Amino acid sequence: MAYWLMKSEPDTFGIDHLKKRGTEPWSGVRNYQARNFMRDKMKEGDLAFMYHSSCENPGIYGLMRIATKSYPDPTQFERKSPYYDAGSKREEPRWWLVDVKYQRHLKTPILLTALREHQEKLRGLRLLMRGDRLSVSPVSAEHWNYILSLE
DNA sequence: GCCAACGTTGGC
DNA sequence: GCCAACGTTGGC
Repeated sequence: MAYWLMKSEPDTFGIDHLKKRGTEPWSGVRNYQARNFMRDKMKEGDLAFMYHSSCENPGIYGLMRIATKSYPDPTQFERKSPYYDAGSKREEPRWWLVDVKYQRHLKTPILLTALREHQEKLRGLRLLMRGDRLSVSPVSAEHWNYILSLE
């Protein structure tokens, strides 16, 4: 089983929204590297941190389970969607996603500032690497367990 | 294939 | 709102 970190803006869709919805397609990823992780590497049953970005206290707020295999992101074909991509063909979809299922809120959020205090133990965690803005990134089992131990 | 211009992300 | 860092686009 693999572990992941997925970023979302809580004003748009955060862990509270996911709790209400139960399961939700992770739509709107329009970065090739992030897409490749979802399309090629994610497996049903994998676990992911939900990370809140672009907000007052960026950090990890909850846990999710990958609920499906990857499939084409339907929003790329919806003309009125902000994620519409005129260049993507149905026979050869450009953007892929998975469904995520709510697991739980963290007892207390693990903020970015707290993660930074553990740079040594978290060496290689993409979230902490300079300039890395990937919205979907892998987390090693060691990093996953260490981060959860900070809860 | 180079690279300047532009757009986006995301912390602060 | 600013801006650093990175990705994408498109002219040449």
